[in-house]
Amino acid sequence: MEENEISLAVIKRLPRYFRYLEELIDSGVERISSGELSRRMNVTASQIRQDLNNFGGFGQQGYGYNVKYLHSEIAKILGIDKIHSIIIVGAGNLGKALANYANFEKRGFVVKAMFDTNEALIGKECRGAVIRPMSEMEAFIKDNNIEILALTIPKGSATEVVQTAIKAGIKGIWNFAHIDLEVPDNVVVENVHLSESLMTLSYNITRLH
Amino acid sequence: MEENEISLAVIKRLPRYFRYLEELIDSGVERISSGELSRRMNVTASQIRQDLNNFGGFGQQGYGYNVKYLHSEIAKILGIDKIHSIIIVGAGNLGKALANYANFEKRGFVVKAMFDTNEALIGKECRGAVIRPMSEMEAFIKDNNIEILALTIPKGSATEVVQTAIKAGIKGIWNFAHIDLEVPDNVVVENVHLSESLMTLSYNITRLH
DNA sequence: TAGATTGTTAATCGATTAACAATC
DNA sequence: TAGATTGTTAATCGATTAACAATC
Repeated sequence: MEENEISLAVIKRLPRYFRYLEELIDSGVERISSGELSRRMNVTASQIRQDLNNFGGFGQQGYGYNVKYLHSEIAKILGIDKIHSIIIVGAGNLGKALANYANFEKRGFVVKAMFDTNEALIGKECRGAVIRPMSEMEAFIKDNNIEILALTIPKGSATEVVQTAIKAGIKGIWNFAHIDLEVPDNVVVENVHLSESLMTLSYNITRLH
Repeated sequence: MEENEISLAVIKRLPRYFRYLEELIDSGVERISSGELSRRMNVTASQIRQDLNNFGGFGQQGYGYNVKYLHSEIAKILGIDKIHSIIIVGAGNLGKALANYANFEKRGFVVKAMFDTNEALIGKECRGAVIRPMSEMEAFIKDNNIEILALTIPKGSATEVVQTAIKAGIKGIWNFAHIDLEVPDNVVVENVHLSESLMTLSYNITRLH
């Protein structure tokens, strides 16, 4: 609700804190200081305290942070204390991989349906999510209050699908297509450009060797 | 070869320049100024010129940049003017999606084999890459001069696989496992943490709505 | 030559780190 | 109370933007 004053750099670090806190919970650690966490995560203690204090004071002087409490607070900040409904557009290999990704459901991301243009795939199921024809997408988003669209189709048809989804009220797009999507201010795009990631790896290998 | 003085921020932007230049080539544009490119890409012209000048002067005063030349120079910088051999460890949905990803081959990334612990998968093929037992991985890396290991297995077994691959001389790891890998200085890790990406999306949706 | 646009230096802005008073 | 550690302000560092001289 409040204006977005918190930098992207901070937000991108939150999931990593979350992951480490989860591991701490699993290994039975009850409290942790920013100093100890900084050693484990290879970041400065200062950064951890600064990052967390963007959202409030979750620690206690002389004690540190309660692991379970901090974990649940970060979950709230990230919005993963709530259920999010997803549709996957593109039932190719990547779309199927996402649909079958058990971990997402654990985090409250539920795949409600998949969509594809390939007639041969219509009606098949992927971990409980039925593959439907593209023509049904717009109504499905409206009727089922879908928040997130995972886009795993080639860039050629991406723009049109996105326009339709926006009209239907989608809130966020998880974009795997190799294209920069143009969306209005009230729609969020998170890009996963795999080929760009691989190029970065290639660069680093090349420089180092 | 030279010391790594160029910031990660710059490097992460190179593939995006590359993508835009490719589109310009496809649409027959021969030259472009930093100003025009900045309008298309939604970044400042200053940043484009600063970024490129980290690697040399590719432009010409009063003219701008030759699109094809700049494209090929960035390819060289990224190291994608050379062939890179990859193995994929983990022949699950995500591993298969990567193997079937035609675009990679276009960029010179060739999948030489896949590896999995599941006996039932051994011997099957995925776009020309045979699925082999994990026990053969170490020798395969050595014998075939494999540079890159794409890691798509659960985090539990990731550390052991990575140790073995490093022993065999792997240069880079494209890591899809939810774990921070510890590697020596001469090995590069590029992380793709899908669940963290999805959490960032969740955060942004939550803040905006 | 005049106009355009780069390469590069200087100025600004933002993010990270250091320091320490507050306080459990 | 003494020790530990946070929350927060100040200092530093790095990245982005602006400006402009060089030059095609």
